Amino acid sequence: MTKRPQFEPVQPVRAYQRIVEQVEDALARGDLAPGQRLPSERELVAQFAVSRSTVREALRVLESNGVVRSRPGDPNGPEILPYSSSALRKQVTRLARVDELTLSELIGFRMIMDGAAIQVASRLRTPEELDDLEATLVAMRDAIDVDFAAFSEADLAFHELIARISRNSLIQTCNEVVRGVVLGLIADKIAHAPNSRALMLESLHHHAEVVDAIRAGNGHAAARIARQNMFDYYAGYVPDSEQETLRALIDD
Amino acid sequence: MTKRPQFEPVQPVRAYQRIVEQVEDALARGDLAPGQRLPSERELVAQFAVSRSTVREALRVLESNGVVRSRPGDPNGPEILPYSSSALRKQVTRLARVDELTLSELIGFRMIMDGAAIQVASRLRTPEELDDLEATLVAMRDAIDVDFAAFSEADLAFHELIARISRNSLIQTCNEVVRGVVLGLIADKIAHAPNSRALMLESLHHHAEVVDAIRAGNGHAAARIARQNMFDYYAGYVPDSEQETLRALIDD
DNA sequence: GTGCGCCGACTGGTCTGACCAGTGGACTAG
DNA sequence: CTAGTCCACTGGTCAGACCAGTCGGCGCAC
Repeated sequence: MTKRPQFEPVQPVRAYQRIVEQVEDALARGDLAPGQRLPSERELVAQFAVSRSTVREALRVLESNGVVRSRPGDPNGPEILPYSSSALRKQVTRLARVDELTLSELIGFRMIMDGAAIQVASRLRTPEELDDLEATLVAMRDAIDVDFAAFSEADLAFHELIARISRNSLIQTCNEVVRGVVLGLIADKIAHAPNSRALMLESLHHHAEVVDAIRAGNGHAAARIARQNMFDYYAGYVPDSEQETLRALIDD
Repeated sequence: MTKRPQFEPVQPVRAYQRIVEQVEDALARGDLAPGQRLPSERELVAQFAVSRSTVREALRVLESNGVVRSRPGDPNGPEILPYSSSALRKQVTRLARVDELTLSELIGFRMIMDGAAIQVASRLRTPEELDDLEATLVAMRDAIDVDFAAFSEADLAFHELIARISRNSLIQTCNEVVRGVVLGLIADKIAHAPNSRALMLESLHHHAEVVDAIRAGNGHAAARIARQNMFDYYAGYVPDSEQETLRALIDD
């Protein structure tokens, strides 16, 4: 990454986008609060001095962002949805904008979330879930002989199961999302690495160790192995300067 | 949770929403792939047999979901954006719909993230940042004499600082976001609790312990205290049946 | 032949004005 | 006081128009 001047593509700002920003800003400032109502569309037309089409396009964006909801015929106007959304959504969208996050931040996040999920799972898992977990290991073993995509798929199933056992859908969702982003960034490199097969085998081995530790009820060890595994698996793609932060996450 | 028949509120399906679904389905099926182009708006008008306003409202939703992007004048039509799209977006949206999350999931998430941030921070913190941290403690002490809102503000500053020291903006973001949601759900109850002042003092005390542990470089202890503190602070608002999950998070 | 500039057929962004099926509050008849 | 009606208003959708931008190709000058 050289530091030569990097120019952003110039793009026009649309009217509906400026409306969205104004509403979201008002919400962030507290001028507008959940439970309140937005003026009716025709009122907004007057206030923003644009056409109703433009107002409605802005409302569609806000609606899809979980900020407001419209109901036909409701004289009170569009409803501003309970807290949740606006702030949360904005941040989460930023989450999806990968270019603002470094790879090490994403991987660190996964180490934390996955480790924690495994730790909780080792306490809460039922015997049946333990069986499921071991079945997933077998599937991973088989997938290695197919290709990296198949292995990746099986690995996803493993982590989904872990997150589900941890009884926290927020962990589950975050894990899935961030995992997808990380893989999108480096899956190609792993798949085409000369030692790709060795990497997969090693990963499988570590996963088996994790399951063993879970079976033994040793959540601490299970989480540690999982973090170490993730570090080994991904750290090579992170600049040296950022590896220290990740290393600090492995142990406790 | 009784199992009596539960009816969903019936709501009209909008035309633009059906267009969004059709496009996302096509994407999920693979009939449409990133890098491809959507037909022009006027073409879509013909295909979907709706007006251009409707097509455009659908495009705004898709655009805000990161599925497509339009560029004025581009004869190729709206662009289907790389990767990110459908699957990722769907997950992210689910994350934003807080009402599907239980309080214990949110609090558990915070215990994990905050604990991890503190652990990393205790390794990476500079002497200056340690000073900042202690300054925040003083601010929290002063805020107790004002009101709960002030205390909450100071507490936020503390956790923001921790997250910043941990050098992971993803942790920072998630912490802020989920903290806001949790507070939105129960801030009132805490503020009006009869022992509100005692709660704040106790919380302050634990924060000071955390800082001590960070100063000593004992990340493990710091994180443990922080998780315990958060459990004590919030667990009372969580149903008994879900407290076990949280308790499993405290230790390791 | 090659390069350049112009042009025109398109695009998306915005506007206007209209119609419809709903909603909910005011008003009225009992 | 209630039950029913009514009406002003809402959001959803439509048709048609204009504008500024984009891009590919045509033709001109060299």
